[in-house]
Amino acid sequence: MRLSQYFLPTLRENPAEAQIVSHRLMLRAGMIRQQAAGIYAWLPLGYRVLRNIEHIVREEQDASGAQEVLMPTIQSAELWRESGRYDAYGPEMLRIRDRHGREMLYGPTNEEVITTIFRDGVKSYRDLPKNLYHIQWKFRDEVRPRFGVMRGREFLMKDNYSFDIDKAGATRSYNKMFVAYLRTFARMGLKAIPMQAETGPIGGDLSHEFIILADTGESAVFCDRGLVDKDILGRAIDYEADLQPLVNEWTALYAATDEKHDQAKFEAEVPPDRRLSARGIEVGHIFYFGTNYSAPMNAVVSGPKGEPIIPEMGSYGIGVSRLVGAIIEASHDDAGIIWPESVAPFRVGLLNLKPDDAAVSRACTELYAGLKGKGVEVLYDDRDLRPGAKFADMDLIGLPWQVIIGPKGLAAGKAEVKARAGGQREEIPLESVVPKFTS
RNA sequence: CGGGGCGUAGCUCAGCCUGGUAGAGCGCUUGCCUUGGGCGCAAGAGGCCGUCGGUUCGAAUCCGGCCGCCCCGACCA
Repeated sequence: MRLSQYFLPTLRENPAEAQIVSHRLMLRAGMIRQQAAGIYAWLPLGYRVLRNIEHIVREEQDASGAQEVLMPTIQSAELWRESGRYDAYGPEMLRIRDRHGREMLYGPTNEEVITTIFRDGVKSYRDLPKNLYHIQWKFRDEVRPRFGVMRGREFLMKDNYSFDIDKAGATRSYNKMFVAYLRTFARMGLKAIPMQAETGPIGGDLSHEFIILADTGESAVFCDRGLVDKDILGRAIDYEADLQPLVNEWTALYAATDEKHDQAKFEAEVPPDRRLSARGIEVGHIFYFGTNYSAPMNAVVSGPKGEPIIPEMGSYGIGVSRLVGAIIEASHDDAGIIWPESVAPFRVGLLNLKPDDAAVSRACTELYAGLKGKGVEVLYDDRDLRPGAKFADMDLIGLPWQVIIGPKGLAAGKAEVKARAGGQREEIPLESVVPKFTS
């Protein structure tokens, strides 16, 4: 993409409305614009990141055996009366009426819908287990939206729902999601640590929040440093095998949010040099909740002897739009965003420092075509601006690599390649640029 | 929902106390200049001063209602 043609309204100053760094940077980098409190429009750059995140989530869900569906944003009140939650939910739920006066709502979550879909389509224990997910916009009318997309009222979320014949099966489904989540966040360049969460009325230990570490995180977290060093992407995962040992490996070490933190236990279990107290942002939550919805909504299957079985359910969420902000919180510097390659809107930023110079522009055009031809996503800054403005914009939007072409380097047949993370620069021959990003 | 603050140009803000018909910097447009970190000079464009009403000869400015946004707290993916 040529930057001269791209819709990238960057801001030089911090908008007064934005307080935290990810919100400021997303506005300044031209990723989003606020439409109302907690409601945002996604501009091209931001939307590319959102889709990249969505893509990783989808791949890992599919790999784990979950199947994608798409449920509506608008649901009927009747459905929620069936589960008993219509009156229980409170003013967070956006309630609306259609032209016939029927009570509708903009879905804050999807347990009811999925349960009816399951109920209508699955009649036998032989059809279990099932795990269905979707990635859809949700709305919760928060009293006080803030932090940009980190805590908006409208947000994009991946949520899925597992149905199993018994608790053991539900645990297997839970473990699959546990591992899929570890992989999902790791692929985004994040250190996500599973922490025991409140389990509500069901009890037990099958509920974890996935918290990523970021200095500006909203809650304090405490954990064993060993968790941060663990690597999931290097492991071969067989989702058909017993994942319990793997899950145990991650849950054996101490990890707690401030609500559940027990300082005495922390000190007893974790050696001093491994005690990590940091700040974190919740980006995912997995939850086993048994028959809370299947029972009241009469989602029953027949067992081997014809007896009714009420499936054991679990639900699993990832805040997709929140992740965009969360990644920035975890990865930025004074100059701007530093995208991990896996989610970056473009991989390479190509800077033409002197568009007036025919030789420089020719070299840039060739590199641009060469990179694009090899499938490298490249944003080519061909605008007629001073070099300083280009550097500033490029650092702000945080593409992982900058290829800088100016008259000086070009005279020596060199391009300068700068890594946005760390800022290391190297001069390489022009003809090495394309291979560098394709080999 | 309790407490606090703010709505003036695309962005950041001044002006408001002490009413007299609107300003700065950045951004934008044009020209010159410049070309490795938001350069310089010059000339421009751009605002029903959130909205409705009141007071007044006259309201961005004073008074009231409404709307919107932000911050702290409680709450939350």
